[in-house]
Amino acid sequence: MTPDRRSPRLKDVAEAAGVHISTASRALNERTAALLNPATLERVRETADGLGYRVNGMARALKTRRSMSIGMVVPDITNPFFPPVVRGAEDVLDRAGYSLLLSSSDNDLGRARRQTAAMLEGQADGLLLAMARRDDPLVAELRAGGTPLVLVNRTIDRGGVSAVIPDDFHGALEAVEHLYALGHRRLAFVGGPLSTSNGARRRASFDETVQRLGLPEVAALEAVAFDEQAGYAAAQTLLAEHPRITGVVAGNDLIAVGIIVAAAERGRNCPRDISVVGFNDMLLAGRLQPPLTTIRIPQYDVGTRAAELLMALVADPARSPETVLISGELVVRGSTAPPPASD
Amino acid sequence: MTPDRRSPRLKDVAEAAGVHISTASRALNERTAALLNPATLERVRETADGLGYRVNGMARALKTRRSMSIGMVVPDITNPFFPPVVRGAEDVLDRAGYSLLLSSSDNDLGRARRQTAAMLEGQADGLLLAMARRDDPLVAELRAGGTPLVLVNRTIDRGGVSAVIPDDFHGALEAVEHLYALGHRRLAFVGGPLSTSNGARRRASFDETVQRLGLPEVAALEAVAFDEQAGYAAAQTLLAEHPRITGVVAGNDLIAVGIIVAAAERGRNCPRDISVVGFNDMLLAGRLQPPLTTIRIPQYDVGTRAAELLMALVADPARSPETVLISGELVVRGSTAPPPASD
DNA sequence: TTGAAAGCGCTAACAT
DNA sequence: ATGTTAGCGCTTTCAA
Repeated sequence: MTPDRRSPRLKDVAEAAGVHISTASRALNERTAALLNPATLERVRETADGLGYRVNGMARALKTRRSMSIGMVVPDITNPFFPPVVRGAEDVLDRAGYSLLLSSSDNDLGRARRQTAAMLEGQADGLLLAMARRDDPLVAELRAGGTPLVLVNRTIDRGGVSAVIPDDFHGALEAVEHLYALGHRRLAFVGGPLSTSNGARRRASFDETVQRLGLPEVAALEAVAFDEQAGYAAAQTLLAEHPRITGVVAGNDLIAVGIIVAAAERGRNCPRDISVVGFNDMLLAGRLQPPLTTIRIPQYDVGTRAAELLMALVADPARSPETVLISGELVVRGSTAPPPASD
Repeated sequence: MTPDRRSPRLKDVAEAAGVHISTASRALNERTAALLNPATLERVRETADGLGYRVNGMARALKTRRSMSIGMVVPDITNPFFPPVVRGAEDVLDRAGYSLLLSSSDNDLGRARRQTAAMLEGQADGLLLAMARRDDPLVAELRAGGTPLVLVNRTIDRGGVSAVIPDDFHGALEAVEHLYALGHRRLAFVGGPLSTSNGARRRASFDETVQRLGLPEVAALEAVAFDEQAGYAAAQTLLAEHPRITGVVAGNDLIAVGIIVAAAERGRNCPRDISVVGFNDMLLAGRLQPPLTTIRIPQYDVGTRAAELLMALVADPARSPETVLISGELVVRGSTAPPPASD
């Protein structure tokens, strides 16, 4: 009763329009449409519309070896740093006609490996990787495989791969100098994991800057993740072991929140008793209690620049790798103030 | 100099292992592996690994008519409501072996139409749509096309399609009753666009509840979007035209933030002079100034339930549509308090 | 300007 | 338990 063939194929369009299938193919392809007689072109296009024809991307991809999709792996889309980055990438890819495959790896190498494998099986034309560790074996594997690759937010120690990352060094320096300018002399750093480039670079910058400033009493801790809970846990230790610290540079805004909460629980108010500088200027950072002083990284731009770089790499796989540093700027709000008068 | 054929094909594996291509195919497919002699199976798998073989998903999809990918369209991944929803969907799909294609539509019908078209050309096996308006023509088109479809967060007025949405009615009711219990009698609603199901349903619930409670002085406004800026703009009007209002139910948390900011600019402190209830309990809602009283919607669960429903629908396209209501609960924090004493 | 034909890499009857 | 074969729907030389 239902002679319904599923969706119309190119062949159906060709027959309905009374042309050969290859003519129909040319008509429906921007690039080759110019070769056709305008009348034929018009006729084929109308028939296609009439039939509700939709090209089968799989068949096309099989033939052209291009899926027009890009895979992106982030540690966790739920971390407020990433949505604007993803959105930036999305917008660029969308304009270039690409679709975005998204995965959260939870910083689990096995998971990331499975996810990228699935993306590559699906013939993703390139990868945006935002979860790399400094010595990430997956990045090495993928590079060896020849996949166009751009690292986002975090990079690896041994270069050789394109990356778009924040200017960690400059950011942490600004944070320290801001606290110093307010009068703080006993500073601490509660950074993210040293296994990540931004964890390590912000830490290195902190160390160097406090030394340059000749600060006598400093502490540096490593939170196990870039989230509130890890910041909270690290701050417990910090506050217990270094009670005289008055200014803290946090690995990112979420860690900063964790520090502020931990301090409050010990009766130390931010910014009255202790100042905290965040990193990133995530969404709502300025509406928090207290509004966060932080290093603003233009997250959307990180995403667009990374996608643009990847598009260039897909177009020319021989293009040599480059690292783009996105600079941040200090945004002073309510979580920093001069140290307590007794100091 | 480079006899390099690109990546190995199934045929290469078969030849290297000394079996026929179809045997190799069976060996590399969970479902058919059982048919083989264990020794052959082992041998083929090892050769495949040795060669770094990776199945070509396009070729497989072309043959099987399944791409193992799902498309998801959200209004804007940058709105803090969506990341947990996306993450929930991602986790379920990942476990089922599916990849997720993500797009932000900016509530633009044309954009959404192009994005879903691209997803469908890529042969997405189903769609998760989080941007539907109550009369969305795109949903109708897609349904007509027979695509497995699940609406997320927002649904359409005329049913016939599966959806996973918050219990808007119950949520808004709880919000009103909370303010009433605190002593507020002059209430306002600053909701999201009435063109969305959650905008309309929360509004209807507000209207009904204030009427049931016999409240004499109420106001209801429609913010043009579910964001801070729209909430701020609507609140300007509200505060100017209804200065005696003491309690406000907001369309969501971002609108609530906009209201609180607008009130502060007019010298009305929240919660001292005016109480505001949000909706969703987005990330960091409890760390804002003031911590937001809100209706908590388990966002991650919305995502998992929607993905589960879609998986069921993909497996059995004849399955009849169902709507899953996810209930919320009131979370009392600092943005609500009894009305000013002078009241 | 259009038609003919080969084949992208894989799976799934069907045959043995 | 394994081999044979016929496409899936499309693009793209090559020929006319």
